[in-house]
Amino acid sequence: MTADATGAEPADRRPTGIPDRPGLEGLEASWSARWQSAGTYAFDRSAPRESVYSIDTPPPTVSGELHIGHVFSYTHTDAMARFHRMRGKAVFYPMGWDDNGLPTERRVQNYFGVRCDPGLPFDPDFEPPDDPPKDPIAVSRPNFVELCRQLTVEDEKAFEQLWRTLGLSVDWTHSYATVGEVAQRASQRSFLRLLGSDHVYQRTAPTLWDIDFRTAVSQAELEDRDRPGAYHRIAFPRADHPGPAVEIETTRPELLAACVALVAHPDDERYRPLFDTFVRTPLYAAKVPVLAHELADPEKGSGIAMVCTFGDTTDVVWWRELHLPTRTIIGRDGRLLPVAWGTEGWESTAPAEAAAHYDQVVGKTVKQAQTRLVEQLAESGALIGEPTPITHPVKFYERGDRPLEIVSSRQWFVRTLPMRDKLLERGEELEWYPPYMAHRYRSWVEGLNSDWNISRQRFFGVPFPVWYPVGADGEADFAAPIPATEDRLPLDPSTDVPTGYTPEQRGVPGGFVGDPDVMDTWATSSLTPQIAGRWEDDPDLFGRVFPMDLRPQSHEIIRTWLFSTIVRSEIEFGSLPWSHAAISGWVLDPNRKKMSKSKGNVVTPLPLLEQHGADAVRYWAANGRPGTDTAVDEGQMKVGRRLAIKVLNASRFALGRLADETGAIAVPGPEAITVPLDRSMAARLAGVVSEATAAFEGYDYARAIERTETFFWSFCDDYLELVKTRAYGDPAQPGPASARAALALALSTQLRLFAPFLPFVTEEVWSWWRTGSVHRSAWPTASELDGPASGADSKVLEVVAEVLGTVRRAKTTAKQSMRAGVAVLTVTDTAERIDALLSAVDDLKDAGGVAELITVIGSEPAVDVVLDIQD
RNA sequence: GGGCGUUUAGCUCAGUUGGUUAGAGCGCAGCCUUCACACGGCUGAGGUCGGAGGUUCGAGUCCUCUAGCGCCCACCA
Repeated sequence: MTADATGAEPADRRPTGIPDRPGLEGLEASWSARWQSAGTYAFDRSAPRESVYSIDTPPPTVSGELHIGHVFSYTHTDAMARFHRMRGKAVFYPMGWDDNGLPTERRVQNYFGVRCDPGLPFDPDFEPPDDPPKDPIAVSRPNFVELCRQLTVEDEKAFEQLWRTLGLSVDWTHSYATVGEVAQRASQRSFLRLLGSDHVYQRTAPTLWDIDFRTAVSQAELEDRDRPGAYHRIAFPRADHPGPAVEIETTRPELLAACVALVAHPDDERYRPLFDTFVRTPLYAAKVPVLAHELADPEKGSGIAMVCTFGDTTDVVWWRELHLPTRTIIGRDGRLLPVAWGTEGWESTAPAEAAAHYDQVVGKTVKQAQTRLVEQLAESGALIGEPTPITHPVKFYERGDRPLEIVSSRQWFVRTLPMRDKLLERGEELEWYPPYMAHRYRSWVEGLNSDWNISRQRFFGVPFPVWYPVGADGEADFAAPIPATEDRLPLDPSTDVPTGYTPEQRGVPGGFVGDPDVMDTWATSSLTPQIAGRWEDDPDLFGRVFPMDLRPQSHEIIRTWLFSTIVRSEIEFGSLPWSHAAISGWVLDPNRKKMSKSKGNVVTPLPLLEQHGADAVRYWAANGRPGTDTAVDEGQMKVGRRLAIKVLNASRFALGRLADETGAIAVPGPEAITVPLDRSMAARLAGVVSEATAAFEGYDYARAIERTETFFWSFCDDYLELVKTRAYGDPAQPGPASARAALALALSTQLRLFAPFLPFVTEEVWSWWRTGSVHRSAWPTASELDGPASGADSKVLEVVAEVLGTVRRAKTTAKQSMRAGVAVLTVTDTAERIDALLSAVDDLKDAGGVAELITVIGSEPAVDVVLDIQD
């Protein structure tokens, strides 16, 4: 047999023989340790690209709780990795940890009682106190980052342990962390190249801003949430022309002081006469123009809108396209800023009055300000009628608790908008599983409305490797960044010094300052193929694994991770980063609700693994179809456990037929399989192999396990029962020899078919009678079964199993034991089926306890069972 | 507003290009414990496939319309 040829295993992996009482307990610990020491899953980096199957493993966020959803989707990937490995590929299956970003920051702040002040210098002697102090200690960015690393190391250990228990066939020598040196170097190198090729630019512009995290966020991190609000109808008196006041409707009256214009649709007859005239804001008496713009919707509200800087993204469009001035009143903390009414930019015909009104809201939060504003408007008579309550979508940062504001800030952007058509092409080129997931990518790319903002005003992340010269006036010149050279990466500009400067020149006139921001977490995660493949650090490795074969991930991060990875690969290499994307569904709680921390319905995997065993949990996961949301179902895990136990027992039973008096197991060759029933079984098994293989090739692991499992149960129920007597016969005789050879072939084949799903139990059984690891054995092929299967009548097993089933039914109906004898069994059927039956007559008689079989050729199939009742 | 998915036995789901009496597991009921498996085995009762119409010799499986559920996208003052 060639199955073991690829298994380079140490000498201690010889067959162990059949244990007396096989069980599942302890398999995870013992086999994961042996796989580790034997290097069973080591990537063969001498393999040429065409022999490699490379996987861009999703790096899980390690600062979060372990989640059953991880187990679910990683099991899918692992099954596919194991399939390709058994098919002879050198599988590149690395593991990454996403320890970058806000979740880690928050945890570190609370855990150690620190806060990051990027203005401070690095303190090499800093040690966090044992008990976190009430007032957070300010630490430098490098110190803060060090604490983040310290904590994430612990989380990563817990994850690695979970993955080993689950049996992931990862090569642990290829691990990375998104804040690790390799990832930082790749991120910074890529950034410098984007800067050099003009794919990134820096701009001060209105930016979506989270007032709690105090950072900009990108379009990809937005989500709409329905929130209660109200339309407030407000009258703006006309300024230079007589006529009735203009009434607008707004949900954000608190932004009145930031109003810079009113805008209506150019074709709106109601407002056309007002265009290019002026009105005055209530309370503040600021003169603002009435303008025309096509984005104004005549159907909405009163058909004329108040433009503020900035209430929403439409305001930004109007502000830009109508060249409006900026009146900023919302600070980065979400509170109203002080304003000097009557000075330039804050002109008012009644500045004292304006200031008196505004003084009552300055410093308040947006919400508080709105309450007071509405009172003031009502008192002044500008509020028309009562506010009309509505529910409307409001933009939130996906991790945030309060609505986003729009503030002007300096940010780095990747030019994604000009790439849109190319990105759509790449989306077409990528093979999606399931295919309909491509729609999500397409609608996202088509809906892009801004370049990708990659800078965040946070600390724990990859810093931008640039500095800015400080002029004689002490101001940094952001227009003239000083990029680092690639040979110095990774570096932190808040502590490292640009070439040609001295540390003393930091922040002084004529000196320099470092860029204070860090990269968006996706700016690093978008490089996972480059990071895992050691782009530029190890060109030989990179050339063997990139572009990768598979990106497995879940559907909610198509617009972030999948999209951004394609962007980076397109810019850097002009190609897709991988050829296939397998999108997994979500795990829902047992009541089919989405799991979330706030609902408290998150299921943790460890107790499930301990209770049911890894193979059982994997069985549940493997039955979740690609892309389909699947509920946690302990019932399915119990079924999986039963299956694993059945594999142990059926194997023990079959192998017992192959053992001699000393317990040594002889494995007869397939050429001995000559009996029609055995050949029939082989033919059906060949069909299962073909189906499972085709399913795996189409990334449909679930179909592969389903077909294998169905065959296995009928193999146990029918075939094993039918041959167990014959297999005990004299091995020198053709009948027993055929049965034994067929059992060996069937067992070997089925163990290999199950191996990607049930790695522990299949390896355990394999070790009883085979050399090497089942996971390094060759995936079964239909041609292996050709000898016995070709020309076989596949009806034999089918007809015999049917008749045996009828016999069982008769016994059950008569409330007899399955061991009860059958005096006469009469089978009426077509000549063809009777022939098939007769070819296995002795096995049928043995399995059914049948004394006499009478066959009748007829048109109406019937089975008549006369039980041999013994008193 | 645009788009995608889904709706099959009490529950969770399969049903691949349309083809004979619609499948599985769980749950339920009954039977069977020396001789692989009680962390078991066997057997059985349960659906006419969300609704309406259409194409076809024939539709759960294709087309049209429609309803519920879930999700994605969108410049909703």
